[in-house]
Amino acid sequence: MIEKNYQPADIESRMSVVWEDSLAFKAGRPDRRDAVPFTIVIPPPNVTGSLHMGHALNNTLQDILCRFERMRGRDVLWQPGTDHAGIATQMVVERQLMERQQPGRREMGREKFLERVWQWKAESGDTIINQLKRLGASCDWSRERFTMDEGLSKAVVKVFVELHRDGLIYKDKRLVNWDTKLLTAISDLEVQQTEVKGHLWYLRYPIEGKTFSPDDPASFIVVATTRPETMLGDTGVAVHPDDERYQKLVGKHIILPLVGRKVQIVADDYSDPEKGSGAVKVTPAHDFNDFEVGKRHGLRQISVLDKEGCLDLLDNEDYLRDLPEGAAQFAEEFHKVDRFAARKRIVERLEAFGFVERIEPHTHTVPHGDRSGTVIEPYLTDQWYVDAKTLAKPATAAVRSGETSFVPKNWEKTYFEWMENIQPWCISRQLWWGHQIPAWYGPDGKVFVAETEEEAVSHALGYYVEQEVITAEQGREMALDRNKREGFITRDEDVLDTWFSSALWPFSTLGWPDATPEVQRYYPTNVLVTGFDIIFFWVARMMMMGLHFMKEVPFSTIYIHALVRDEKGAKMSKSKGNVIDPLHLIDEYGADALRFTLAAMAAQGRDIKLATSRVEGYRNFATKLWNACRFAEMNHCAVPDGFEPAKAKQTLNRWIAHESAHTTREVTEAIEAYRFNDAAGAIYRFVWNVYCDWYVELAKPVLLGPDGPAKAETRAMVAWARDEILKLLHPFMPFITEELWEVTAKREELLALAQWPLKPSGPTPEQLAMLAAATGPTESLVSPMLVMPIFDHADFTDPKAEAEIGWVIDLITQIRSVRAEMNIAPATLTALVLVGASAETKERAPRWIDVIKRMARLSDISFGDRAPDGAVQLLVRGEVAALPLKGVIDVAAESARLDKEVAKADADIKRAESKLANEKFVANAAEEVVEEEREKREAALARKAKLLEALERLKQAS
RNA sequence: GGGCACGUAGCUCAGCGGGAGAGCACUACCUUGACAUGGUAGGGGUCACAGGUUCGAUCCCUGUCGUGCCCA
Repeated sequence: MIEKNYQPADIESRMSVVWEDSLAFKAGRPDRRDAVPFTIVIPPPNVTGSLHMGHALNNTLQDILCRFERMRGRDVLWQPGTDHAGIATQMVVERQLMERQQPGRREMGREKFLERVWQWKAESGDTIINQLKRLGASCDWSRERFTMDEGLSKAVVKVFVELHRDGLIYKDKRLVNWDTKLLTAISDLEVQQTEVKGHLWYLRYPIEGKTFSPDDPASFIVVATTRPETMLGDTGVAVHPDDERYQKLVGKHIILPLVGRKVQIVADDYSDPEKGSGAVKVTPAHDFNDFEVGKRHGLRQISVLDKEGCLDLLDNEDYLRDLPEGAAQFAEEFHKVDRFAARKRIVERLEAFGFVERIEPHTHTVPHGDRSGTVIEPYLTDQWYVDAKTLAKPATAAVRSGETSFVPKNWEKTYFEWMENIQPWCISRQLWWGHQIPAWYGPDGKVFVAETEEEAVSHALGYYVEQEVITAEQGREMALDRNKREGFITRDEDVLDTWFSSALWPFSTLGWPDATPEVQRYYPTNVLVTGFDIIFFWVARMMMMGLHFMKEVPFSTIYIHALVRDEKGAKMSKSKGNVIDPLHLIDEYGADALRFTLAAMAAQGRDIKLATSRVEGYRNFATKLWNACRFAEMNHCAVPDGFEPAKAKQTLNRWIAHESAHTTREVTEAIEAYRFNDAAGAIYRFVWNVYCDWYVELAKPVLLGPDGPAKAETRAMVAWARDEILKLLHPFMPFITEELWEVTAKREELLALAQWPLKPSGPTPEQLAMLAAATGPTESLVSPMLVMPIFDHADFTDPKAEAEIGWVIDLITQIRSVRAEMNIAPATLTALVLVGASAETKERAPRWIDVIKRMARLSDISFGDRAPDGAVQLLVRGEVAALPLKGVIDVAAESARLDKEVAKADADIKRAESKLANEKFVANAAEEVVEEEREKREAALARKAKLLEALERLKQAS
């Protein structure tokens, strides 16, 4: 029994339990052992996170695909899990400690702190998972993974060790993006370039051997800079080799103001003669470009900042080397001054001595940390790098060859561009929460990379014995006794970038490096569904790692979906306060309504501007479906055993089967092509505008009439079409459809596992080829007949039924329209005369009298040779239908109405004739287009003739 | 500076080489036996602008203006 009112919350909580208890989403179900697998790995949400609109969209689309393929009989694995999210999680826990006024992480120590993070993960890691369940995500929850699980950690270590062994991971001292707040290096991708209004300072650098005077341009060279405080680390001044102004100065030196360091003037292309003064200061230790210039000219690298971004001058040997007397005093004065304070004070000092020529306002881009928001400092440190350039080559080739393709295609260009200009990937982070790097250092700093400490120790001892640093005897003792080697080798403190472990996600979650059956069966995965914002962070790196370690692409299709924005198109952000919480929408309208909205708006290549009014609209859609099912129930509609819709006798029933098959095709093909909006649109129209608006209405007289074969068949068909709807709609609205499936009939299985509306009759060769291409060669072992039944649409196609119902619909619609136009009250029933009806109409009409009377509010239907006097005359599919309304209608108004119709027909005739009169059109246009024009002209001419006759009669009568 | 999108009804968006569509909003009417979270009918658009290709352009090309995003 269907409840009177649709209450999403009740249904959703109940259905979640039903699915969970029945293990409906479990991969590798025994009954699907021979089915083709379909695999999607979830983009793992941050373990600390909570569901936002992006997740809702992302997971709705994945769920549509998974439910669709599951209903098509495939063995679906939707692999769920969460990401440890290094920096983000560490920040959350640290903030929590601060708020509770508990000891900070440094006070706690690494071990205690990590315990604390694990505790936090245990407490709150389920939040996001439960929220995904509320959305209806049909993941195999029994296989949930976490990037810091034992198994996944094992994969991480193995990958690190192997890449290191192959020279694809290495340690290097170079400039990194340093976050002075989080005190860690970050990768290029975690840096956000933001436009900032700053200044350009023009500084005078005195030329060596000349007496500096601000009034004597020959005594100095002017350099322009946006970061005057870094001048303390200057080790060069660069001018363009072709810049005539400075040619004489190349090779000479300047004396760095305030510092006194002797600095060479070099010629380098990097200096742009058009910009600033044409001369630039070179600070190799604090600027990426300067680093390169410095390398080319052998300039020293002097770091003048510490990890926190304060000047670091005292005891800084690099800084103090070769400085004149008195430099120490300056160093003492500025030591540990924050970089921004230092900027101000150094400029003041320079100004005091006449070293500042001028200051211009200047807008430029400044790097900021995406997590901390602080200004990123290029900083010279030792870090671990992945040779991304080498790994990128096969990853690029795989997309070029089409082994993996992006949907929509235009993202491939973005991917190529980045891959072709890829920089070494800095993977070490000075954090605690994450995978600790499996590298150990000997007493002389030599690195030993190994999967375990024992292995590293044995390598190290072997090495140092060989180097005669220790004796063989000492080596043996140290190997046997932990205490004896205490402090001999120490592990690298750093952890890996979070994205390092997520790069392995498509195979680490399946059990790799162990040779599990899951790796065998579910890799490579079929499709990755994600947002464009992580193409570089994640997609590209999965491609690299997947190809390197598995020798196969991790997925054959990458579906890139849009960003969800607010109604006005602004990015949702907490600071803007325009965040729409998907959970609130679920509470208010139901998960099904939210899901349907997102699917309906997920047009390829376009962002989603979400308006709650849309969600409300689709909630109404769910209600509509609910009530339609109630109607079917009230009328005792059920599908009898052995019912064959193709054998239906009633025109109306044949028609709905025809329409239903058409919709099945539309929905299926749209999902296959990732056109989620088209699929949603097709099922929406079918449910509301076909099934509810017409089929149910047209069926009412039969259902309410006397029992008999027609009524029995109609009852069966109402229920059959309802079931088709429930199936087609299930991927989009799983909760309400599963509920209605359950309550409307006794079912052998869950809707989630029911057969998608397809009639098995064998795939076409074309479809077989597509299947083989999409799923890879391994599956050719499986009978395609078994796994991919293809619907033969011809079974239900019935143009005759379509024409007949089309006529009924047209007739009713036109009568309604003219009644509204004439302001005839709904309570007033009118008669209808079918004038000069054809044999076909005479044959058809009796079948529809009840329906037409009811829906068009008629008192009576009759046939006649001519329209009664003073009747409104409608032209329905070439024949006149007259409503005798003498005395009710205004003859002048009716005549005007007909004139308007004639004018329309005239316009159509004119348009068609002008085209047909154009020789070039007839010569060049496709034959069917020309033919179509001819038909249009004929139809319009016939319509006009009938309308003129109608007008004539009207005149005669009045 | 380089790249990618996008400007279609009041709003949010589909569509696309052969007569402009949806949802919401709006107007009028209707509590008809599934549904007022509903029904019926209706109003509303030089498809940003200017050129070009074509028998034919909202659609393809070029440019302009405007908006957004990514990369330097």
